Amino acid sequence: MDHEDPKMDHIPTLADVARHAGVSTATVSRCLNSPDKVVEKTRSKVLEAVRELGYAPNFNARALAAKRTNTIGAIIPTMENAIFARGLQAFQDELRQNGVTLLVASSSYQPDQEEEQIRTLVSRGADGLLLIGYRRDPKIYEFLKRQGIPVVVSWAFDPDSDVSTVGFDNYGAMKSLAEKVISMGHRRIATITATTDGNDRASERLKGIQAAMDEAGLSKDDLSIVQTAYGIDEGGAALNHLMDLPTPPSVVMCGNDVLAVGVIAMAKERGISVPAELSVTGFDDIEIAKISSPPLTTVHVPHRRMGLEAAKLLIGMLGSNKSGTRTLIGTTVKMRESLSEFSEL
Amino acid sequence: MDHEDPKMDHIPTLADVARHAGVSTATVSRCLNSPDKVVEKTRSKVLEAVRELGYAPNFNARALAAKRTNTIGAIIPTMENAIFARGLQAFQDELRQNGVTLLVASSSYQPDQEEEQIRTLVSRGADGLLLIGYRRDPKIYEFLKRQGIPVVVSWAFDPDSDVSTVGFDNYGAMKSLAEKVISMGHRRIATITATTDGNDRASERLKGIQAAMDEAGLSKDDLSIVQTAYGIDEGGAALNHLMDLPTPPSVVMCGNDVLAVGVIAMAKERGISVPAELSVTGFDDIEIAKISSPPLTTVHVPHRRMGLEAAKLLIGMLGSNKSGTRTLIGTTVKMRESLSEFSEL
DNA sequence: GAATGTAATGTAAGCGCTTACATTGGTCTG
DNA sequence: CAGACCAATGTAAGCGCTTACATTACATTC
Repeated sequence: MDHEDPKMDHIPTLADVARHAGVSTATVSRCLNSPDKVVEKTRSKVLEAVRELGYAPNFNARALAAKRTNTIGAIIPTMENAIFARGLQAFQDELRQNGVTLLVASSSYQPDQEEEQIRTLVSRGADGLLLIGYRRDPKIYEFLKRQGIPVVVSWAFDPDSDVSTVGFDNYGAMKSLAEKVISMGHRRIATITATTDGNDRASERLKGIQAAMDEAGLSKDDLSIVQTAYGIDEGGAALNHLMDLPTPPSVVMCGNDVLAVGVIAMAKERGISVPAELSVTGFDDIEIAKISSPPLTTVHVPHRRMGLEAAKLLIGMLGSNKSGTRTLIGTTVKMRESLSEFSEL
Repeated sequence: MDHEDPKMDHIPTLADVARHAGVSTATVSRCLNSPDKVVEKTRSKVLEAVRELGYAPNFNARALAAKRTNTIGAIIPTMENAIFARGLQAFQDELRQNGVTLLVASSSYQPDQEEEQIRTLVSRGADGLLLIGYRRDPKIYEFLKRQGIPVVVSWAFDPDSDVSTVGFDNYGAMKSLAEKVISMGHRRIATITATTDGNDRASERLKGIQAAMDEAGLSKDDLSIVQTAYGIDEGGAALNHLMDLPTPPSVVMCGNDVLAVGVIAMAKERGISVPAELSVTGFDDIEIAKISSPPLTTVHVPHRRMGLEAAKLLIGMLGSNKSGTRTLIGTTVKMRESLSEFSEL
């Protein structure tokens, strides 16, 4: 026998359950959504029918009727590396605690893809959205406001924005690291960064380096900049470019740990000793930073806490449509062996 | 002015567009779904109305009415590391080419969570599913068959199963690697593996090692086994355990690259030289394998190709409900420096 | 110009659920 | 024990779409 009920030639619906249990569809619905509104005896009868028929509610029908989905969406730039993994995991864990499902989409760092993903998630009925960074077409924020969909921005912090935020100060964090680098005697500084265009995290980090140099009396021209896609191989390629310059740098400050690890790998390949001949820094403090050899000096970002706080904030915004708050997550410079005092060889 | 149409106090619907364009809802729907069924003049009128109102179709309503979503779901054991990232990316790229959206969920290697995620995805109307590995409650396969939802299993290959598959031979791949290890003189072999329980990839790999040892005339007792969760730190902890054994191993064969990298990091910490004093192998050949130091000897899995093929297969299964085929993806042993000839110190 | 065929459009019935409102039945009060 | 009240349940109207089927418009043919 293929089905419990031989009469059934389709996937069981609410109505089937109702008939089976001898109650109305409303009662079945209530059993599932607010069990306390149904007297114990009826409830157990209904749940029994649910079990017997193997009934599972149709999510789309529910969303259509109820106008909410208990789902929130997140759009991250990439799933290819671990940059967003830990934070997102914490975000998801907290959502799950609250009975909310997370839908993740990735934009490949493309604004137009991000926009498409936002529309997709919204048309799927996401009750709220987590976005990375501020910078995007204002129309998107308007669209979201019109649809009444709460948004939390993360991985960045802009004191002047009024968008709800749980993030960190990319500018300040990278500036601190750059100050450290400069204080260790480095003058020929290079940076490898993601394309800053449309990426506020990357451009803020870059500005942080420039500000530190400026305050230390260094000219901006002393900073070599390579923009590239994120990736280990890209980091290596960028290093090649830098080392072939007339005055190669004594330190390479990378926009993230992935690039930095790529730089270290390529340095090894070229026979450049890190940090004796070349210092390298990263950003994020993801897992590979610790196990890189030499271990990577980087900016530690408390991703888990950020994800957790973002989830709490967004959940709080779901019911009440009061706009949320802005929380600044602190970062710290994590000194490891890939950065050393500059020494003329 | 907040809205294009001041009369509009809600999100525009199909009916609004129809009214605005002076046509019926059916025509609007056709414009959006099969434009060639509508004459050019009408179509442009409708699309104009769509633009003016900023209309976006309600996905849930569409799914409910049309009984398909152009969405397929994938449930992977974890997003925490890059093991599944590349394959999944290729999978997604191919789906996108075909106008299909991918929904990803993760099970944290927990069968019950996987089951829950499967039900979630199904109730959301996924037209098809990508699952990792075969081993799961047969009821799940029955459930999926009853719902008429095509499934492709990946990351594994079972010649005896009739489930559609695009995967590789975990047993054979690991056996080849083990043969190589043995041929290099190693006799004191240890393995660090994921919990094999409910994880056919892990248990097949383990069996592969055992088979190679058996064929080489080694006793199974010569294999020390540590089961642990996946993770860099877990790999390190497992190594600690192994090195504190009365007869520590000369080689540690890890169930995946992540564990292996953890082992190498811990070895470094303990002052054990790799590969001079201890050889290490991985599985998967993800990015960190190359940049690990020493670079990791591992099993190369063509993840991109696997993802691509899986997508093609699943898409082919969507329309026709003919069950699919099984494709075996070849793997290769990738020799790098972390494995060397065994030498008595 | 009537008859015919076909392409374009309209009509309206659901898809499976939630929920406002109506109804019922039982308990409590005076 | 009638009346009032409240908790439990039922009724039925949508939610925003798709699509089978009915209708209309228009070009062709004789």
